[in-house]
Amino acid sequence: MLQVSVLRNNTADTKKRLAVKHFDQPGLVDEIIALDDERKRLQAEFDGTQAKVNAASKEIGKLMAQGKKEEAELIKTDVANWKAALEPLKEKMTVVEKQLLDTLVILPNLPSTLVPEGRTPEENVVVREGGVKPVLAQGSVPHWDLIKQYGLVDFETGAKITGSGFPLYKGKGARLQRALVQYFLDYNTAAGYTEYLPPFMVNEASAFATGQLPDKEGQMYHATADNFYLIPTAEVPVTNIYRDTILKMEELPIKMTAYSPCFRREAGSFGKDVRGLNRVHQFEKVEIIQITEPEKSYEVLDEMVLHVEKLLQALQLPYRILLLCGGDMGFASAVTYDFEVFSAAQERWLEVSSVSNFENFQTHRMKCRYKDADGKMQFAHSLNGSSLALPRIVACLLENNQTAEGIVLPEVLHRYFGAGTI
RNA sequence: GGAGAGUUGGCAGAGCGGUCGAUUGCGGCAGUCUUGAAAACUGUUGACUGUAACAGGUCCUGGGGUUCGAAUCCCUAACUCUCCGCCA
Repeated sequence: MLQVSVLRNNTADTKKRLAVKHFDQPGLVDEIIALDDERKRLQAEFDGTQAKVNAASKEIGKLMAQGKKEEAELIKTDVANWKAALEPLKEKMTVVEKQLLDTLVILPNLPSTLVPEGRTPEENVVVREGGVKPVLAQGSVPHWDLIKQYGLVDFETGAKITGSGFPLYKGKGARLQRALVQYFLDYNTAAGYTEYLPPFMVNEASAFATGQLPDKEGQMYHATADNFYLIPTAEVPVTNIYRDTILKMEELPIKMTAYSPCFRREAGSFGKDVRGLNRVHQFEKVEIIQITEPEKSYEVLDEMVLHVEKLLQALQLPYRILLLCGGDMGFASAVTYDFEVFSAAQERWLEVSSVSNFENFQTHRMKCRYKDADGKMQFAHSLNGSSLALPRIVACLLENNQTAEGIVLPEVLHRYFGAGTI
């Protein structure tokens, strides 16, 4: 959530930056400022009257103590009148405040100056590529065939149990999931991230704080009887650890990592986009999250990008890093780097990680602050990224490493998987 | 699922319906002392809103209510703890 003070002090610039994100209601900025003016006016009026009531109540207390009951009664009539005036004011304030918040919440985060212009994924900028695209032997097949051939995932039974898009991993397929999760977590904790295992459902306040609500209501599974949401990413519960907190400077940066299943409704696409493991409703992911001082968040962003990049290198997968253009970025993000790996049999890039700096957009919603060197309260910055989302990594590992003798796993996974090949 | 107890400032922990935004301790900050540090002593130390600056307003888990006046009384929700039951 953006701060009204920012809109007020940099109105023109704010609109310019919203335009980079292709936000099509720049008029809302002026609307918000006007609502805030109205809010202040009402508040001042309300406070003035309330002050009179408070003073009179104290006076009554004194008079009662002195036994001057009649004089006290006289003042009570005044108080009654003021209080009557207070009620409609309070009602107006509630309406204006709600309207202000409802409008403010519609504004996406402002893109950082790093963000390139553009509307579609094609306009994202390739920052760099790494790894080597393998040359597959004749007769190589996509992962959905390999999965069947080696009996790793049973989509049909998953669909019977739940519905399509809920994979049932089995045997070595299940073991590979466990191996990857464990390897990723070990890699992250070795880099100083503290491991968490969070709840997989969150309440409304948490979903609001990280920006899933109200923006992405329909994309989450909703357990209505208890009003809980199944998490679309560990980012939601883990970032919310620091909701409503005041941090000490020496506690920063906070580095956290967590494994969780991720649940996404994602209605819409069909065809080869969703074939096999390309897109599913439930998948495994390991996430990294940092909370930092504002001055250091971009340094940390680079550090996180490098961290994920090294992980892909260790897995020996061909990858590229994209800097997302304004139109393709998420609602809450100020800058986002996407990581894609090359799926050799499908001959296409698959997104496996997304590393973002949210600046204070989430922390403002969450009220996560810290005291800076001068003892001033400031909103911290939050960042997160996947390290990594499993299904597409698995798809690439299978496709890129298929041989006549089986699927050859990268060195780093051997001890986790308990074997070098599938 | 049943019964009881609790929720106060960064933490611990007081608090008669009216000078309580809240005693006190710890922690933090500043100072005295010291070559420096520790200890000791002294002072200081909540957040939000608002103002040019004062002033003013709000906040004692959330939401209602009683009252001229609520941290304090009543109702309600959430959470925590203890005991019982059930259970991987």
